[in-house]
Amino acid sequence: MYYKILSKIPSAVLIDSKQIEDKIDPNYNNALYIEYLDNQYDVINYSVSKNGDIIEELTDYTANGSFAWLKDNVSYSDNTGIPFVKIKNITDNGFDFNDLVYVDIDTYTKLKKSQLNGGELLFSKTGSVGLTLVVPKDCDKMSLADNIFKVIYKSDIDVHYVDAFYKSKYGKMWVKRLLQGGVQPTIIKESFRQIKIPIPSKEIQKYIGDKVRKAEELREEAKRLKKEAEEILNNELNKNKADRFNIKNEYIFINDKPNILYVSEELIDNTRIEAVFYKKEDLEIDSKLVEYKHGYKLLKDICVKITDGTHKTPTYIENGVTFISSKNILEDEIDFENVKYISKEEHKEISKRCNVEHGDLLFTKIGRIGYAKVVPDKLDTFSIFVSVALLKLKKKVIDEYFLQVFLNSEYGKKQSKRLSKGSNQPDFHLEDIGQLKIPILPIEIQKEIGNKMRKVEELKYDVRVLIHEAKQDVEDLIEGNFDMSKIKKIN
DNA sequence: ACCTCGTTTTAAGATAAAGG
DNA sequence: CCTTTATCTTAAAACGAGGT
Repeated sequence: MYYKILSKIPSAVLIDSKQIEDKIDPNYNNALYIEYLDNQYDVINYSVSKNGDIIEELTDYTANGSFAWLKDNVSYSDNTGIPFVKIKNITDNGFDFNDLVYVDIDTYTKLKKSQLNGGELLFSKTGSVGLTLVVPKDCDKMSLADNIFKVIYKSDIDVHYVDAFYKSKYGKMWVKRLLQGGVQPTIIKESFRQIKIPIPSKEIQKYIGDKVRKAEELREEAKRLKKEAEEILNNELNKNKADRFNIKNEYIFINDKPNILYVSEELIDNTRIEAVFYKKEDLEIDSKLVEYKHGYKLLKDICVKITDGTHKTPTYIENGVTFISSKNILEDEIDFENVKYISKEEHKEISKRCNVEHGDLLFTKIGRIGYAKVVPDKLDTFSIFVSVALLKLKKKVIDEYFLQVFLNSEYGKKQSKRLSKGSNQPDFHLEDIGQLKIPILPIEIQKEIGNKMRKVEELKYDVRVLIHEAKQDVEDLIEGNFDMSKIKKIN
């Protein structure tokens, strides 16, 4: 094999013409890939297999039949039946079933190539290519949608180890190397089979695979705790109703879709006369809070300060102080990976009006609305964009983690959606944010809920560490830095 | 009739930023 | 303060062609 790297960035490589068989692909022969995926691989101490050689079965949705056949035989159903797993349901944090489509049982049976029974590796192949997830062993029946590979590995391969490989920088690099497609990236089966995976001993595979399995367990536990926290909140609000005392909230419900109801004149807020402001589900939540035994307070009254991030687009720089926007505030988590950076001076300027401190609450207000997250301890200072609000709380009245749970719950989310404005891009104005109704639960119950969320945060941290370690282990294997004594310690 | 492998088109969603 | 526009990303649908 002859090649000569003329330049790394931009990549310019001389290649032997024999290496270019049927397609001329400068991407495949990028200097970076030659360096890391060819040269680096040559010195790996473990055996290396082609993905295609360790796969028992590689299939997908379209393998079930022709398009005409699929059209005739696939029927979706609203919210019952068998979950139909699409790419958006696959995340780095396991399945996300918030937005789920179902197929009926008959369809599930007919789509036999894409049935899921646990233990399969899923691999997204279009769009955001290379998201992976191992289907948990004891899962319910599910059916796999298009644009995702269903991969069953041979029995002597630890599938969770392979998952860690795909999550590592080498797995990601292989995918990038083999991608194709003009409008949007895609990887075809033939290319997928070409990925080279180092296959170490069973013990090492298990050692790394166990970390991924452990992470999966902890994730489940975190989910369970979050659910418990929400249940406590639910119970509390449902159980402790005061007598109905606020006539202003009266309405007569007529029909759901379309939304028809009569509301009392007093109920109509003179700034909001649009019909969607008076939906039954929203009014129900409102009255639940109004009638809550221990009462509610407006958010503005339990905050020392409500403000938002800078309104001016800052000058981004390569390295500096972290700068985040609403897209970084995830469900009970802050994404510090896809961030921008600003200069210290600019950060200082922004902080004059909006200084983010531990224990404050970040709250998304443009685009994705209503996601709340406490700023955890042990975190470097950072600045926020206009799309994120900053709530500084009266700590004696409200537990910050309880408030996070409440705002992210159905009660919070629905209120946020209702109170925000803007047709295309929803915008939650600061003064409207202040109007959110927060039930003031007895402080012990607030703490109970808040502490569960604190535990969730710890678990999520542990999950991140485990996945990071698993990825690092794979990278160490490839780079020849894997410390074998780690394995011996366990045995 | 069924199966496999693949490409192309459509459209939704997120965000930045300008406009009124 | 609110709406409109632009741009980018990418999920998902739609589809073609050939083989057994």
